[in-house]
Amino acid sequence: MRMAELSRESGVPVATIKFYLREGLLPAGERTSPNQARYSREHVRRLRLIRALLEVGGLSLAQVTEVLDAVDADDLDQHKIFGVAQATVTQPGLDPDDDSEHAQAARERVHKLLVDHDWRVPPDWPPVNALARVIATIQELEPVLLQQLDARAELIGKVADLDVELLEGRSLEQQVEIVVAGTVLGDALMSAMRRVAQIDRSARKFTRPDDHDM
Amino acid sequence: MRMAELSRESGVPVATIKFYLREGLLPAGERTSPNQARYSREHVRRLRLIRALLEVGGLSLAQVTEVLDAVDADDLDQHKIFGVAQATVTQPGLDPDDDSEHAQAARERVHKLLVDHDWRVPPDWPPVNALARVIATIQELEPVLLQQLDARAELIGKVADLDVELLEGRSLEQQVEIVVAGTVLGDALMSAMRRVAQIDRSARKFTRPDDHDM
DNA sequence: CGAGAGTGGATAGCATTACTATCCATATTA
DNA sequence: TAATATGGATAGTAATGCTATCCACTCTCG
Repeated sequence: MRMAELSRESGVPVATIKFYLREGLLPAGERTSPNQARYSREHVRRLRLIRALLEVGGLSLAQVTEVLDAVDADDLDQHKIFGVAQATVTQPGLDPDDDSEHAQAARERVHKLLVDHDWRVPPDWPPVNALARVIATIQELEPVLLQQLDARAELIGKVADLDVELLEGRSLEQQVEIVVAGTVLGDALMSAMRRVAQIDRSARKFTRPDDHDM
Repeated sequence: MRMAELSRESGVPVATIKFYLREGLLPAGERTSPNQARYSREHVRRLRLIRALLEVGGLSLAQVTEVLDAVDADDLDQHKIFGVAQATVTQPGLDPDDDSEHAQAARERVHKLLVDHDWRVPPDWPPVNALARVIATIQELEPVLLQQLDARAELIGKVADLDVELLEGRSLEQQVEIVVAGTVLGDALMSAMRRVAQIDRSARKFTRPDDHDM
């Protein structure tokens, strides 16, 4: 497969493919002569992954680069699989030097959450810190959202059960690909479904029984 | 409250506040003389909302502008509340002209999802289309993620139940604020909790019983 | 074999986004 | 009254994600 076909198959402009090659997001093709190359199915797949992470997942090019490096790494073990995918996607956490009232309350709330739900994770794990930041922000903006935090955590725990269940009986490489896609596209999927479900619930709740569509 | 204090209270640099004023994200202060103004608690709150949507919610300034316009609008009714918040946050949908195999399969899958879960929503609602796009992308990248789509939809439905439950017995203005924060920060909250829960589940599943921390 | 299109590689340019900096005339404060 | 702050206008900036152009090859097709 040459450049033109790679571009057609993937839907990515030639100039952009060259840019990704320069940036190291896409591995070079197999040389057929000093300045010609041939590309494979793998290149198409990789391009599709890049576009999916960028457009659907909303990652930056820099984050995509990190994710791809993780996918290509060969020193992974079972315990690190979620970690590498999460590391690049996790939002900045709560500033550890911030000892304001809100920050401390948020840290305590997170701690309680971990204890109550028996989530055994290192207390300084970046996603834990990111969670603390989100909670701190909600706390000072719209604290009512935190009223059902435990109910939400319960549900999210079940989502995570599904997430790890998917890995059952697969090779490490497959697991990495599933976790990467599942982390980034999984967020997009859950957000999109949530919006649809909200409309349904809102319509049910606020439509009076004598309205036409009941 | 003058500019310097507003900046201190909100943590936003003076130059940035001036920029937001120019852009219309922050309403002008109350004039005390032709070229002096005084700001209120409301300005601090608005600034915090802007920063939360930008930094935690990951919205662009343009999206923040739209969201704030929706918050300020006074022609809302019960049915539109989720719609306005969602309209600005919803990702681009599946191209309606795309009749490729994947696109059609995704549309059918979404339709089935709506029917199976009795989600009564307009089939051309933007979030429905956005969902179709996410599903199409997953379909061609890592289709195994769709195996548990129904289980996930079930859980997300319960999340949406919580979302609307929060509105019970509140004024329309309060509802708008809760929906806006709940939509944007709610996504961030769920993603952050999911990451934490994943690590917990992954550790439980892949740690052998004789390992130290069991 | 040769003409025209395609290719890899290098370099430069561009549009957008979200600020940041400077200036200045007027206000406020000490 | 002198230092400082403010509102408003204008210009500049850094990062991001491409696009465009050029060039010396190389492949393809008649």
